[in-house]
Amino acid sequence: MQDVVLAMLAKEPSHGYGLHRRLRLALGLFGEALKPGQIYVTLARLEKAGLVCCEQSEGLPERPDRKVYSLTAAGQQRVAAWLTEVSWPKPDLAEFHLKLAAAAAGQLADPLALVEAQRRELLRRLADVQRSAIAESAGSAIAGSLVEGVVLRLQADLRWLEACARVWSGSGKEPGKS
Amino acid sequence: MQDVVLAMLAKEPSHGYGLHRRLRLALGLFGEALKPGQIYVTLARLEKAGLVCCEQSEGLPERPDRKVYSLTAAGQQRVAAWLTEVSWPKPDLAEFHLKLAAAAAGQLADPLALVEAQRRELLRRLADVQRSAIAESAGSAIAGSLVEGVVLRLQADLRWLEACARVWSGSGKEPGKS
DNA sequence: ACGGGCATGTAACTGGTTACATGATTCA
DNA sequence: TGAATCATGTAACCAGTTACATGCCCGT
Repeated sequence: MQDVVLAMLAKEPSHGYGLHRRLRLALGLFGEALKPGQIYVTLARLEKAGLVCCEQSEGLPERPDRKVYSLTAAGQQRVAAWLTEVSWPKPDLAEFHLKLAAAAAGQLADPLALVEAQRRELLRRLADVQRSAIAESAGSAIAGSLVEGVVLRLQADLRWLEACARVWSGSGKEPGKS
Repeated sequence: MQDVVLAMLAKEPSHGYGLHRRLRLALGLFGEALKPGQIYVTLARLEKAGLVCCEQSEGLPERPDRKVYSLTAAGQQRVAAWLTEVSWPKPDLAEFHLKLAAAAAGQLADPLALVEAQRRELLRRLADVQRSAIAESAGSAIAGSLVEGVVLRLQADLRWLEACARVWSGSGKEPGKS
């Protein structure tokens, strides 16, 4: 969540409610549950951590209560770290999805490269699990069942990453429609 | 975590470290990361919530510091609720895996029935997502990519549930080897 | 005038995670 | 004797989540 908010701010500074809108848009169906309050909690914590700073709606005194947040240097560093960080499996697909969106929208990184990196990591994990599954299958079949579930999910994720590569090829440019 | 601990206590009361051992055993490879401290934190919170109670190693004064925990009535109720609760997708497969194991090991419920219930729920979700995906695919392809990932994971979970049904058929009885 | 969306926050709860401290037992 | 394992806990931190309070602006 924190990283996601930071990444959105990296693309373009905005105020809390704006972030809420952008996030819901980026998540489509799955963003509906998102409550605005959460954003402010996150922003406050990020500010306390010195990753973002805000200023009262600069220039126009249109409405006094409108804090525009932007990244500090530390914040930009953290975004960069988040983008390059590879780790799989993720409990939540949305995180990587937003990472791709942020990378493309902000020209911060090449989406295809990110996908490739995650794909490599995922394959590594898959090999790990399958290797150790053999050593374990000597044990109980019930523990083996869990391993099978993990493998199936990893394979599904793998196919998803390939789909991502298709969608984001011709990247950096149009983040847009259809 | 709390529910898992409760379920293990439902099968058989034990002390913290014993739970730790049993949990690691039930999780095989994935239990290695589990730290004993966590168990005690969980137990303390469960006790504060009135779901478990403990007594100093009854009978033998073998070792004075050995608290055996067992369920209260409220605790048993909660375990029953947990077992019948259906919800999918789960971020973590291990939870359902442990639920099956607990149900079978403690004769608390029929594993196959649990699998079937989850399967139905999963299919419902899948239909939901696919239906609303159509309405959404009019929007951006990038949001659609997330939907595709979710669908792929759900299908993987579906196949896993079928595998679970295979493994746990002839249930209630042998939770054991091979 | 009033309801609904915009906009901002705060206080509190929950639960996972860690780091740390303590001490007993066992075995080489 | 000393290391490993058994065994129990506590204090603290972090993050997600909720419920709530506030107030503005706009359309009907």
